[in-house]
Amino acid sequence: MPSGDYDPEATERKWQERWVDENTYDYDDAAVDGDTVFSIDSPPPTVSGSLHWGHVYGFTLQDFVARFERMRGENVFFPFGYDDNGIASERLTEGELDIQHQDYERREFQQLCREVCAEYESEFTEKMQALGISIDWDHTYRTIEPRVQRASQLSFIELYEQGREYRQRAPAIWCPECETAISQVETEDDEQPSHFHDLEFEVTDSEDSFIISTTRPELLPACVAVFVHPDDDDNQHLVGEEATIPLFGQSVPIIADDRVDMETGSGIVMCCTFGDQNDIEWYQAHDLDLRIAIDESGTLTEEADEYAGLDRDEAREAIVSDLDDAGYLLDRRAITHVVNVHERCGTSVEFLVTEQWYIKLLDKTDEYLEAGRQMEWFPEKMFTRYKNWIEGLQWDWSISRQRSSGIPFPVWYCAECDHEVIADKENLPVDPLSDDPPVDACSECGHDEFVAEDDVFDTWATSSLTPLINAGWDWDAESEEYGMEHPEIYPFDVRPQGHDIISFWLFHTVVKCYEHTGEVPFDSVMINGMVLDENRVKMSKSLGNIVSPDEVLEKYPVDAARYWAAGSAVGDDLPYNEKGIVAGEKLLRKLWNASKLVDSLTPDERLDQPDLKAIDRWLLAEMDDTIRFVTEKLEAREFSKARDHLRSFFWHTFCDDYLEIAKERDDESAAYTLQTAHRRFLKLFAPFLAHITEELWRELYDETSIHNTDWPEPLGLDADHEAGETAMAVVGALRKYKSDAQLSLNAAIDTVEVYGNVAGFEADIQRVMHVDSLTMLDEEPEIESVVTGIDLDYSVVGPEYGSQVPEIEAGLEADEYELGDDSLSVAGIELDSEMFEVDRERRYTGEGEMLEADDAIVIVQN
RNA sequence: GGGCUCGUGGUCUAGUUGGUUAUGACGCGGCCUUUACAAGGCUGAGGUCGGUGGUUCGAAUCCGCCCGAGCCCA
Repeated sequence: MPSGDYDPEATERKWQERWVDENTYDYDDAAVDGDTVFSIDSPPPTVSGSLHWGHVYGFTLQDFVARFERMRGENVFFPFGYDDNGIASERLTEGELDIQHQDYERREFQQLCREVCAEYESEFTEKMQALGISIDWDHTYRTIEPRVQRASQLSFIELYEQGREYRQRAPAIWCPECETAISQVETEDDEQPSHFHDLEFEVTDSEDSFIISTTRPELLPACVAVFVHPDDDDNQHLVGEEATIPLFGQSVPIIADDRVDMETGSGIVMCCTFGDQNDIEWYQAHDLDLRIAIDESGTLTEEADEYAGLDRDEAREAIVSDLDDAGYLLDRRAITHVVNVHERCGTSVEFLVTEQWYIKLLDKTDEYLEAGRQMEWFPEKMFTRYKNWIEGLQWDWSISRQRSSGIPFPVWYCAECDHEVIADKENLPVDPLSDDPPVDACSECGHDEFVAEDDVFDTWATSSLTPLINAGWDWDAESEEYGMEHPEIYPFDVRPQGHDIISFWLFHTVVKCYEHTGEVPFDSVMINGMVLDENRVKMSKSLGNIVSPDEVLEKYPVDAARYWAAGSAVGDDLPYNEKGIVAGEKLLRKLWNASKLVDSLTPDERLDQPDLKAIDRWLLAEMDDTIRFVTEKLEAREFSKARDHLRSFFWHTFCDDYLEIAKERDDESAAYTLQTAHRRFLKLFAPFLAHITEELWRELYDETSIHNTDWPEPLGLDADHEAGETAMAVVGALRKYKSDAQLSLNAAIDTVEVYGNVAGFEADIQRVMHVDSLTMLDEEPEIESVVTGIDLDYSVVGPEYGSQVPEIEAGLEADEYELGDDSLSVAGIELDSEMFEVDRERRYTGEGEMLEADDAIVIVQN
């Protein structure tokens, strides 16, 4: 029996442990029918440290859905994945063990990663369980585990066999210090001192010359074009000519392009392969030559003639000095500018042409867009981001990464003819660095030596397979077909995720799964916003505004935080708000206390439905409306609307109105209604307040978990809603009367007369307000009414009279109107009764005091 | 710089198709010990809807521009 104050700390921990021990959220592995399975595919969180608010918020929203669908009879598949196959985990390992990945053999380093990650994973597990998320902990995966490596390599092979992958030499961002390609997200801006060099370029076969300012004269040997802005009138005459590069002598075209920054230097710019991102764009847009002057280690190549072999800094000094001697250097001045550096070592990056694997995207963007359209989006507006992303795609997807930790490409190349040798599907996963290729000799040239591909997949190439990993997608060597261990969960019912990863994670997942199965992997996508700080600014270390979930959850119940998380429109950003959590805590207290009262007013055994009194029918019928509303809003993932309506109905209608009356009664009808309503409230609150509802349910009603009970259906009782509303308004008016008269609420009132429809509620009003004598009036009491104004119904008057409305308003304002029986004459216009309402002040002229309660009139004599 | 989103009383929010006095909660003031809850109940004050210009009889709601915030992309 609930007694005393609610103790969330002990209660929440108890249920979190029991839910795990009792496998409360087990997916029924014997399930075969996709229609009764509700499957969730969450993007696995990166294993790189601690839990943040984004996790709490995102997973809590998913949990609302999981619990709601489970109670509606769905067999819920809610797995959990740990993403430990990323650069983040690699760094975590290096940091924890104070090592460098280059110093280890790949499998060795990966083993260390797994050991370090295991600790963080178990910490993550504990925290997720401490949030009460209803995950089935028997269904988990790690993105680096062999099963996932196998799926990733299978995916590569199938797409390769479909002809959707190709290998090409293309520019990549390169760190000359670490000697690896890196992704753009691994670079950062750094402000560094440098020099602008004004160099004189000669126009080929002409006396003409012009000036280019550059910070990187060492790139002159790589120069392949010179660009002028189309609006640059002063230099327009150069377009179409060729320029001769100082010292190196090659002739390059002079081209007009609006990507030139006219404000910097002379407004004329050289394009080198490659100095920056712009050079890459120009190289591709204008089909320019490729001149590689800097190699993997930042050393100049043969293209640089006599400077070959110098590193880029030495080369710069040497070239500048020679330019000066030859008279090409007109000026040299110190500046500071922002350069792209590798975030880890601070070395400025180069753009290098390397062999990379690509997945084709551009040829099928229409299909991928249509796939996105087939999913239901919560909220709908987020589809636009997906759409814009696809429509703006300009590159295929490069999936090669030159890193130590990651899933290897299952590929070898013939040492003689470079022919690609792909691993056998049944042998996956393989690591070409330590495993042998599946053939003894090249099928093309017969050569018997092979070079292992030492690149690994982009982590998104794996992360984009989570639906297939969850469904147990694999290749069956016997039937020679791809299949799934759990086909009933695919496509997934919902993909929950933040709006920050729509363009790459969601998009790549749709593409991959669509290509592998021919089906869109998700029926719906539920997008959550970002958690901001209390001032709506994002939390970041540099701003020092981070609030950790750990410290908050030490102070407040998890259910209170869940209540806060439910306070947002899906897709909107949510500010962290301690007051919102406090409000949740208050609701828990209210629910606990009301439950104690209900318990004291009802017998232990479940009652059969007796003949119900009017007020009981009314409460249960009102509750039906709430059930319909909450169900509808949860279906639409409008959590805050469901939460707020439910809270308001529970607090005000049930506790303030109904319970106050019911606690004065002692009859079967009241007891049945209290029990029924209370059971239903617990169920309706269960998806939100998972712990306290479980505690109350098991204490009061049943041995088994509330989370595995059925979601309530409307009872469909007939009730006089209007009389109930009016009766509650009468009680409210009498409370206000007592409050105004500074009477205590249980003070007696001599006589109350009511004019209005409160049929069936008379005894309830009388009892709860301690009225000695309550009588109903058949006729309106002696009332004098004074017209105080006319209210127009603009939705009727507006369309009808349009621009005449101001005249009508002016007439009413000036009291220049005539009121008929059901018409109004003003400004020469006759208005029908449905176009206006007369505002009256009613004055009671009899004995006692008149109160107005909605449509009812209440006369009090005391 | 581009795309998308958000901006409502001190704080967090409701306000689908434009219609009169803009919803609720937290906080604040006043009153009230009622058979759970004073961390409760009743009640009151507080906003003209980021700014600005427009469309309209009428705009928080539609359109333009500007400002601030968030995400992604450059």
